[in-house]
Amino acid sequence: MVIRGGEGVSKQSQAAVLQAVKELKYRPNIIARSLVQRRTRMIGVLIPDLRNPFFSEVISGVQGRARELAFRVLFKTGERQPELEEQAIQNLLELRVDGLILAAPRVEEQVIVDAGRWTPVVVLNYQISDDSTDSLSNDNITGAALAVEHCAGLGHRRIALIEGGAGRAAQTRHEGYLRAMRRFGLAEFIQTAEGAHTEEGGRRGARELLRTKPFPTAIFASNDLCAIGAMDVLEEAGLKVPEDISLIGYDNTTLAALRHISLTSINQPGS
Amino acid sequence: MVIRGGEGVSKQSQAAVLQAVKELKYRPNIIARSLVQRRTRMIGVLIPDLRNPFFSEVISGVQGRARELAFRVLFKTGERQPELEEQAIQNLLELRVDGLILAAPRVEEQVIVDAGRWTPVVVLNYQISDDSTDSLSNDNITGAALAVEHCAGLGHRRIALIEGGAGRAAQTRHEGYLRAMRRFGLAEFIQTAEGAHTEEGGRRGARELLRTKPFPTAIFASNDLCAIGAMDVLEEAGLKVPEDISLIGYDNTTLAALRHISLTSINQPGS
DNA sequence: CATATAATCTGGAACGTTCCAAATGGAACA
DNA sequence: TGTTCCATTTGGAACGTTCCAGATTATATG
Repeated sequence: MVIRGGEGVSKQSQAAVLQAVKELKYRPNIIARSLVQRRTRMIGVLIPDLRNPFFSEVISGVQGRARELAFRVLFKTGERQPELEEQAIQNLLELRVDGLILAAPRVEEQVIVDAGRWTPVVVLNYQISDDSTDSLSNDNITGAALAVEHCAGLGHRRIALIEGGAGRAAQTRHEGYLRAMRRFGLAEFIQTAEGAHTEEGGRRGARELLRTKPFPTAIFASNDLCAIGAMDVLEEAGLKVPEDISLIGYDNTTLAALRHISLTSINQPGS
Repeated sequence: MVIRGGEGVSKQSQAAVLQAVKELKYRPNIIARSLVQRRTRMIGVLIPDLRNPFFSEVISGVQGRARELAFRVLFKTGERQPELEEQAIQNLLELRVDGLILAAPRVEEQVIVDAGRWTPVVVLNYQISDDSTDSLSNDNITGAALAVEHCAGLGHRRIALIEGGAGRAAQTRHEGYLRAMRRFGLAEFIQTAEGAHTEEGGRRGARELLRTKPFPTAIFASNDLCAIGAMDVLEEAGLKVPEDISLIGYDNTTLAALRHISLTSINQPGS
């Protein structure tokens, strides 16, 4: 009691306890506390990977807020593999985390719903039909539309998309791109290249686009990492961004913000 | 016993148990297990911050290896503040982590030694005198020397350093720079600018150097983030890297590896 | 001084596991 | 049938806390 606030303890015993704490180098055992309280003050966070700075920012944000609330954050990476992700979720649940944040998960919805029966779950960037779990999404449809609008506003018509792969967010951005292009009357200029939410994915996409004729005048990459990969290939091909071709990313990561890169990007606040 | 391998249990009861597990949706409670076993299979990792991709890589590496060993990783950021770092260490110890990895800590050595009495501690990039804790350092002296050597090899003589601030690694790199400059007979060209291991630190350092005359022909930045900040300022001032001025970083992060940036960097494997 | 009341202290039980000793049940053998 | 031996099962104790009821002590009130 002394250690956690010391209500209802006399000054004397308080001092005695503090003395003993010092002498014995006592340190409370959070594990035992968690067991009896049936809460761990830990929240589990699952992210696809750490290589994408966007997720570093998410973690940073969660970490900071958790610190304020005296919570601990236990995070795991799913490496975009449903199997690993599920394993990580089970692991987190066995640890009895007090809450779960799943960023852009790829597991089956059922796994998430099941997890929701054990602990509160918040899902990021994944529209979940079950209403037992909260979900929080950046509006990728609107975000993608913003990207298209931005390019259209600059006078572009041939606005191509480099896709972001199989992830939920990527799919929605794709959808948003298609809708926006149609809405702006640019349906005939719709052009997409296969890619991924990695630098390499961006390279692949850009190379594919470079082979097409007529060449797009603006490229919307499904995320910043992807955009940077694309930028690379474009510059190698002698095209200057943004003079010769417009390029827009998504997430507005610190990466994009580096002035040396200064990539236009749709902002998605990570924290 | 069934759940963890099932030795010495008859087929019958094994089946019965498995059945019950399924029916009751039983999930072992790792907390209780940890309490009785007095080990948590968790290791704590303390890093300065996540914004520097180098540490993301460290975490990634630790995470991967931990997964193989069926360990969990609990990491905290110290934000380069000794007080926060100490708090984080205490917190990790209260959680009874089975081991502690401290990356570039700034706490007093005594805190680390004390921690070592509770659990094995590995310290990265921090030469610790006490031999109760292991420490693992990139050889910053040699690394810095490599940077100087590289520049000297390109024919540079005015090789300036943008410092990395108060951290241990930064200090050692500084020391290494000074020694190497002397060894190469370039003592008279020693020139350092105040900076930090952040993009902004690099900007500051570069601005300071830009004001000097004669201007250095090569700049060694104490880490990649710093180098990128410097690159920024240099390009803004109309100097092209590497045509007009050489720039070399440290850590060889994915950041530096982005082809669009393609910064020369001293490799420090993060995992 | 006796009593009522408040403040503090003490002693278990509980949390959900692991681990060990002791008990139980068969199977094999004489 | 009784004995021995092995495989399996059962029953606590322990891990280090929290939390509550009941006991004890201090303080206020008449």
